[in-house]
Amino acid sequence: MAAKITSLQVAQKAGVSQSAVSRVFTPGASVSQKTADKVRAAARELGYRPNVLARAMVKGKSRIIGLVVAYLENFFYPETLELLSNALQEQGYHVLVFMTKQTADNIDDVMEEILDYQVDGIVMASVAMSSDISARCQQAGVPVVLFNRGQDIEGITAVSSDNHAGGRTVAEFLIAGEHQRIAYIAGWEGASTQRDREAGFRAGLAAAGHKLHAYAVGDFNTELARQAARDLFDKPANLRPDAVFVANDHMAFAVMDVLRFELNLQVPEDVSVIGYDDVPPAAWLAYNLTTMRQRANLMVAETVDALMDLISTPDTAMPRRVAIDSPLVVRTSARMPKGWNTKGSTNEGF
Amino acid sequence: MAAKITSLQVAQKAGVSQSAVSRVFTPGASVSQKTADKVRAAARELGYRPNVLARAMVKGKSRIIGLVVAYLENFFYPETLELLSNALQEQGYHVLVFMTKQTADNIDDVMEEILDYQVDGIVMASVAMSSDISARCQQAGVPVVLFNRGQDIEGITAVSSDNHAGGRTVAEFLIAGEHQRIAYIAGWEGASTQRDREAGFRAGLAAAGHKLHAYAVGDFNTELARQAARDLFDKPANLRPDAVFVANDHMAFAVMDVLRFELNLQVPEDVSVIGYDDVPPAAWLAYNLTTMRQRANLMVAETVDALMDLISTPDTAMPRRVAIDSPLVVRTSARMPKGWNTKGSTNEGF
DNA sequence: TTGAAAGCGCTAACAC
DNA sequence: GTGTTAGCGCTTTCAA
Repeated sequence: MAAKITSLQVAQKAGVSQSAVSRVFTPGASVSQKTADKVRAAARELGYRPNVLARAMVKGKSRIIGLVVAYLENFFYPETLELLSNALQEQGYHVLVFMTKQTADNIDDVMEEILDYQVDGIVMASVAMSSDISARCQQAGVPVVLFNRGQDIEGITAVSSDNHAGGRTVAEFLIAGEHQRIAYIAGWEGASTQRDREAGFRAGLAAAGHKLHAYAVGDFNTELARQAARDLFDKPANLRPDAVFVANDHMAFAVMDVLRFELNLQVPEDVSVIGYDDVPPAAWLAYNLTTMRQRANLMVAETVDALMDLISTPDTAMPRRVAIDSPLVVRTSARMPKGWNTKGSTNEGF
Repeated sequence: MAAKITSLQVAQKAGVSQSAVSRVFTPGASVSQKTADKVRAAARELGYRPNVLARAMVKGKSRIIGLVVAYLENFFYPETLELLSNALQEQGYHVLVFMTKQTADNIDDVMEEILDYQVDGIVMASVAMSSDISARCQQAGVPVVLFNRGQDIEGITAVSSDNHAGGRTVAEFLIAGEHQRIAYIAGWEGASTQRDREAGFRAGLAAAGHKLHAYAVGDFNTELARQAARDLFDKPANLRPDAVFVANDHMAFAVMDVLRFELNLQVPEDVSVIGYDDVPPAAWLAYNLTTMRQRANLMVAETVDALMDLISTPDTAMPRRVAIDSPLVVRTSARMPKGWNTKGSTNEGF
């Protein structure tokens, strides 16, 4: 193992000062062409590259973004992570991953750890934020953006889908499909996404003079979702729902499995199923799930944009509350309303 | 935004020297209880925490592990990432993510970037390694472990499943199931996993006096896998395969969709399908895929163990070549051999 | 344009 | 056990 090459060694080899070397590797510093050439030659020969950490120390900027994420089982998050990491890489940043459980003190610990790394910003995905933590980051001068979670804390930037409108659209679609007994399987109550989807859904039903026929909680957990499906559907045909909106796709797949393979129900003939997210398996034909798409690409773009804004102009950047439009992706898991115009909905594509 | 708190400020507040503060936060340093108490009190009051980057500078250890990964669409990788990140967190390390495309020069660039961060180690998942890169890391003194890829480069640590044995097991299972026309849909030829699975599979067939009835390449890509399935199966019943081993689950789902929904074939009555990985959707009942499990938990444990070994004793640690045993998970996508004893296979669980 | 010098926040000898 | 001192590898004044 050879020792690490420092700028000083390059300087000596090139016959210049150490600070000259630094300038050559500092975009926009003033160096003569001649010096630059000499230095680059020496650097190449030695295999020198500037030490990012040392640079971070003196500049007070690490070019690291901390990402806090609770679970990757829901395929929406891997997708997000890939998009986010790529987008950030393009801006010269990198993602340091912190996994956490949802419990509050765990998150507190994780936040402290994150701050220890002097990250330039934090993205919290699928994780709630207390005002304590928010204050802590504020105090440390580290901008935070919430991804796929809304929050009522003042001054915090949050990027999510328009879950309320999304829930409402589902209600409209189901009603247009002439469903009579409409059910809802909820996600985890701690999540704003769950609350907004449900509220929008209920509002949509109410607006058409309908009300929820049945309700169960799945907590964004497949096993609980499965149980919820049994509770709701293991009944005589005239009592059981003829449609169910499941708060995310991850649960919806489990629900469809129970419906078809445990209860011998046809989807959508016996019951229509609608999910939320449009994760990749939703398009797999064995499910072919009608669902609300979360436009991860746009959500990530907004997140990165907000972050860059907050980082470059911490004093003037305004906190944003972004709600990306969420289109309905019509597939075959829900009965198609007669003459449903595809306003705001889509079969595929963006 | 308050300024960042330094150890010096804590020292002043506590009325001790700056190095005393440092000692308090250095496990195993010698400090009196009294000093420690004073310092901790002051630190808490000020909200002080040591700057990890500064510590990294002087110690030459960043406690950051770089993870290079090409894609997260194959659900095997998110699972890995979650496991890896958790395991590393327990050891006081964190994962810095670098996404890359498979192309060689891209990887070169990514490696340089990684090295710039002074990572203590690198995990390359689903990414091949050239001997150039290997040499570069060696020179920089940064240990690398290959995850889910073998490699013939000398002295490099690689952790994967026993893909050869796995492929062989699939052949045995299919033959025991009295299949006559056995096909294979290959993954990307650049991947050792693909090559080993195929070699093992062919060896297993040969050992029983069988040979491959048909072959197509899916490159670990769903669209190509779909096309491969059409090429192989869109023929009269007596010509088409009655079983297919697909090089990973990700492709196997796409293949099953084509079989069932485009070609109207029954699985497993008309054709048995076997995958590799045992990603979560393999257990979803709509697929219920018989597959070889990659024991991600064990693979990750080995990876972390090897890494810690390499980091703590760089001079004496031996490169490892680990091949984790890969059990067959019998579900319903392949015809069950009569009297198949479950030696080495499993229905669920570990 | 360039070099010398002063730190960034911390750890690790080294004396006391 | 504790303070003093010398860096870790870099960027950034400041003079020249």
